[in-house]
Order: sequence, then C-alpha cells, then structure tokens
Amino acid sequence: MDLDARKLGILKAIIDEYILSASPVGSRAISKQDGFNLSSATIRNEMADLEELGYLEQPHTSAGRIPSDKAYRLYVDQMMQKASLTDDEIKLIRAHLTAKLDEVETVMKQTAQALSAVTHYTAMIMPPMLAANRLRHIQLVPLREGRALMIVVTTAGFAREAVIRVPEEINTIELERISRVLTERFRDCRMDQLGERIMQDMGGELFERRTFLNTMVEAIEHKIEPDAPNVQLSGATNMLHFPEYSDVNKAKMFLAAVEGKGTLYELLKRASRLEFSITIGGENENDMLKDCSVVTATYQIGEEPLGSFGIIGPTRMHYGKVLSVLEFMSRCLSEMLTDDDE
Amino acid sequence: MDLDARKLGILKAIIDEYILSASPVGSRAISKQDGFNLSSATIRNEMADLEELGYLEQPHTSAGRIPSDKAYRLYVDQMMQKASLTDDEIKLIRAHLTAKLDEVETVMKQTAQALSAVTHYTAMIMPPMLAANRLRHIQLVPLREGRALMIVVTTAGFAREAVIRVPEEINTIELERISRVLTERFRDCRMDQLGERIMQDMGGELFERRTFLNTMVEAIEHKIEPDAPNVQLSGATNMLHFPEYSDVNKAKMFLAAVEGKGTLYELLKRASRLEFSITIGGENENDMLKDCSVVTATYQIGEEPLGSFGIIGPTRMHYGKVLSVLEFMSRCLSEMLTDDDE
DNA sequence: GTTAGCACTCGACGAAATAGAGTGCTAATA
DNA sequence: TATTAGCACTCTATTTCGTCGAGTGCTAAC
Repeated sequence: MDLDARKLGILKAIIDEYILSASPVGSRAISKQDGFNLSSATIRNEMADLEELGYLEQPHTSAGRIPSDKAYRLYVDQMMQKASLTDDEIKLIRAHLTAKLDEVETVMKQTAQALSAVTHYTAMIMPPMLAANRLRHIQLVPLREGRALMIVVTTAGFAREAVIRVPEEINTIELERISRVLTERFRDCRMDQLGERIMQDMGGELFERRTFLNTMVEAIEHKIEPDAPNVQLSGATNMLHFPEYSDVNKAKMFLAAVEGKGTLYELLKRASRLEFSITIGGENENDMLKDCSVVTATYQIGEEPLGSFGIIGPTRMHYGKVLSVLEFMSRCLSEMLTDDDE
Repeated sequence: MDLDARKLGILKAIIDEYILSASPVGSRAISKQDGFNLSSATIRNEMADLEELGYLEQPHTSAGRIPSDKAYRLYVDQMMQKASLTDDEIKLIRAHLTAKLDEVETVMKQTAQALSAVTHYTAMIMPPMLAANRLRHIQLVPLREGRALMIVVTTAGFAREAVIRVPEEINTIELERISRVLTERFRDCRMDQLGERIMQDMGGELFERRTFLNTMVEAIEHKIEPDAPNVQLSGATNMLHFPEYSDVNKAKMFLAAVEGKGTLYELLKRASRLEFSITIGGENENDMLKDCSVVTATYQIGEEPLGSFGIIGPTRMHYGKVLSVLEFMSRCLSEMLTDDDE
C-alpha cells in the first residue's frame, strides 16, 4: 500500500503539472522532466500502478492521467511545499486592508476581496460569532411611539441592534434606567449566557419590567448568531476562468451552491473549530462542491476564535500558496480586530 | 414615422412571442395567431417595414425577427399591459417578508430574495440612505483603552456604528456627558448636515473637546453614505437559465458586471430619484449591461425616499409582470419600514 | 529492472452533406 | 390597390465521416 520514493516523486510531478495545466498528464511529459532519468515506458508502468492504487484516474483510454482526491490528500498531507508570498501579493493584501476600516462589515468585505484577488479563487468569510464575546453595554433608544432601538455592544467592539416594541407605560427615562441597570448588572457576561442570566435575575429592581425584559431577551438571543448570516463572498466568477467550468452546467452548479449562503455559513462554522482545514473534493459534505476543494482558516481576538474564512477552488488547487495566504491573512485580520480600529 | 394600428399590433405580437420563446419570430408564427387574418406574406411585408423603421432586427437572412431596444421602449411606453400578481406570487412574497425582520440588513436580504424568487431574474436592493433621516441619539461606549464605539441612531430607527480613538484624558463619565450633550443639542438635525452643524457649534460646553469632536464628525460623515455600500444581490445565477446566457462568455460578462457592487450602487442611487424606472439594453450607461434591462422602484418612509431596488434581466423581459411586482414590493417594503418592526 | 518499438484506442477537429426554417420577390387575385 | 400563393434562395444547425495526434499497453530486447 505504501508508495516507494520513486512513485511518490512521480505522483508529485504529475500533480504539480496537472495543477498548472489542467489537462491530463502523459508519461512523456514526466519522463522529460529533470530529475527523472527514466523513459516514458517506465513512467507508464509506474502510472499504471498508481492508478491501480487509486491515486490516478484516466478520463479515457488514450488520455493522460489526472490525480484523484486521494492523491490530493496525500499531496496536501505529505508532499506539498508551502509557497511563501511574493512582495506583490503582500502589497496587494495590504492595499485592501489598509484603509480606516471602522466597521466589521467593511473589514469582512475587504478581506474577502483581498483573498479572491490574490488567489484568483472564490473567497468567503463569516462575520464574527458573538457567543464568546462579553457584554459591554446595552442601550435602549426610544424611537417613534411604542418602539425602541436596542443596541448591544460587546467588549470587542461589536454591536448588534434590533428594533423592539416598548409597552406604553415605559417612558424615555425608564428606558434609560433599564439600560443602565442591565449594563451594570451584566457587564462582562458572556453573550451566549446573557439571555439566560437576565431571565434568572429578573427578581431585582427590574421585576415589574419582566414582560419587557422578555422581549429584549428574545431579541438578544436572536442576534447572537444571526439567522441569515452575512457571509461575504468574493470572486465567485473567478471560477469561470478555469477550464473545469467552461461547461455552463458545471458553472451553474457551482454558483448555485455558493449563492445559497446558508451552505457556506454551515461550512465555515464547522471549520471554525480548526485553525486550518483543507477539504478535498468528495470529502465535502455538500455534493455540489464535490469537485471543489475548500481551504479555511480562523481569525480571533486574543485566544478566542471568532469565525473563519477561506477559499473555494477546483480540487486542482495551488494548495501551498493558498495555505500561506490564509495563514498571512489570519494574522492580519486578527491583528486588525485586536489592536487597531475594529 | 408613426406606426398604424396594424403595424403596432404585429410588433406587439412579435415582442410578446419573443419574450416567451427567446428565438427569432417568423412571419408564419404571427399569421397563425388569432386576431390577424393575414397571410404570412403580408406579415412579411409589414415586418420588412418595421425593420426599416428600426423596430426589428434580423440575426441573419433566413431567420425570423427579434425586437430592437427601440421596440422594447415603445412596448414599455405604450403597449405593455401590467400583469397583476397571482395569489401564489403574493403568498411567496409574504412568506419572505413575514418573519420578525428586526434588522435592516435582514429586510434588505429578504426583499432581494423574494424579488428574485418571484421574477426569476436578478434582484438588487440598496440599503437606506441616511441623508434625509434625522438624528435621534448619539452614544459613545468605551471599549478597551483608547477606543470607543460611537453609535448614531436616526429617528427612523437606523443605526450606524464606528470604532473611534479616544484621547486618554477623556474618561467614561466624560464620554457619557459628550453623548448626552450632542444628543440634546442636535436631536432632529438632518443627518447630512450633522457633521457641519457640530463643527459650527463647537464653541459651547464642548469647546475643550474639539479635536475629539473632529474625530467623531469624520466618522459620522463617513457613515452617512457608506463608501462600500452593501447592495444586496440575489439570484444572479437565475440569468444562467436564460438561453441568452448559454454562452459562457456572456455569462462571465454579466456576472462580472454584477459582482462589482459599486456599479449597482451607482445605478440604484441614480434610480432612486424616480419612483419607477425602466432602462432598456443600450440605454444603460454600463456597457456590460447593454443587453440587459434594469427596472427599479423606490422605497420610503413616509414621503421621504430612502433608497431603491429593482431587477436586472434580459431585454426580453416580462416588463408588465416585473413592474407589478416592484409596485407591490415597494408598498410592502415602505409599510414595513414605516409601521412595523424596522 | 529498464527501454525501444509498435499496434491500438479515443477524442478533437474540420470538411462535406443534409435538413429545415424563413425570407424576398413575382405574378395572380379580389 | 392591398393581399396572397408560390417558389427560388439563403443561411444555420446538425450530422456524418475521415484524419490527426496524443497517449496507452504490451512485448521483446537490453
């Protein structure tokens, strides 16, 4: 089952070549490369073996070979070299992230754009999960009759708003009081426990406001993890430049998979548990992505992972380069969120 | 130059037919329709006339005719019938807009989705412009050292945030004071004048904070009209189902035009001056949209238009249906923003 | 174990043939 | 004078067929 050094070398050469050319690799192409002093016939024999072992596939009898998912997996785990970023690439990324990015939304968008611009694949990023954030401030701003805007701010500087109904008997001053009391009492409470804590603690000075508090708690729980999460996507059309998507139906398929952002959100949420993840072709849960690879990384404030981002591309992907880019971006992004303007 | 009734009728029949079939319409197809008791030869003569007048085009000698932009313009201006919505369509729209949509973002997204689902075209919507809104509340929430979150709320219940730097000497209590003073002083000031007004009025109790106020004003002006505006897009892939986009390059073109959302923002902003607008093919400023039509409508709070939304489709579009849908959605949306949860 | 040689397979590409839709024109008709 | 039937013609789309070339697998020789 294990591959000897020569098979490994040949397989790597094939994969590298296929990643560049996107067309099946023949034995001659490999035998001509420096490093192998072997005839094409020998390579052919080895390739036949590799095919039997499941690392290569043949589109049809008289074509060259293309790597299987299994081959990419091996490649990623054992033989890939990380490609460090060029100065131009770093410049390009910095250009996207330089401006005074004072809103999360904008940071997300710029990150996605930078990623897709540098990699030429499709980039995606999920907004930060607030669960592990801590409460900093709650503010109720009265609007027209019977409504108020509730604003919840976390220590990391993220804010969520919701318009909520306010019973008639609660006036502006009372809203102010409730804001102050809640802020003081629940300051630094984890966001994912906030609702629960408020409910438990309703006996105190806010007892007579318990129905209203209920409304607030509901809105808060609804906000911690937005139900229509705003995954930012960039460069979906990049995929159309790859020969694997010159078929309109393939393209349609891919774009459909990517447009339903719920899918991507699930993907990214799952991926946010691991610092980096690479999912190759059929390893994807989503059938529509079964000839794509997904590479993700996380971003964080301090130690706490907030969310993840990544790129989607053909399985024939520049894994080495992509990983380096993600690593770099992860650092940039985390730094931005921690030190700098939000 | 003017068309007699018969030419008009024939032209309308051709357009209606072409909208359905997407393939050039021959003389026989028209002569067989009820209503015209004319042979195909007569129709042919009329069609030749219509072509000479610029209303029809012939892809090649032995094909039928297709309507020109000029024909669609005439169609839209004079002969189109509005198609009222079916119950199913209304249900579909309501289904998208029913839930407690408590955040602008969500409303935008749902609207776009409903639009693209009902029309099968590509839908877009711009977020509300705050310029004509009035200030309701300013709140500064201290974050980690040297930072605060500035939150600006308008009377319509929209909020914008920005993380800003805070000089060391300004403590929490002082931030609170500044918030209160600004809110009191500039309550109900139009958002697009707010920055200016604050600058003018700096002499009062906040004189010693003028550098900090400068920072705030900068952030405010930056926020009133976001520079990377979050145009929501939905159903971009719908276009791939239309035969006019079975060519990958056409598809690429369209998707590229639509992905750079700046373009769409400009489009929508310009369109927000008119309650409804229809732009056909070459009438579009953007060359990449020159074989698309764009139909837009506005949404408002009270009398004040806030922004616009619309759909993009092939010039061969169901204009009547689309207009009705937009009309209906415009009402829905404005109602939602005015009465109900934001 | 490696290699040269060769017959074989299969898709890509282009030329030629065919079918069919639709036209424009002419001459007949009402 | 407006309409129509008839017909030759044009152009595209589709199919068929032959050729080319890349690449293979196998065998026999090194």
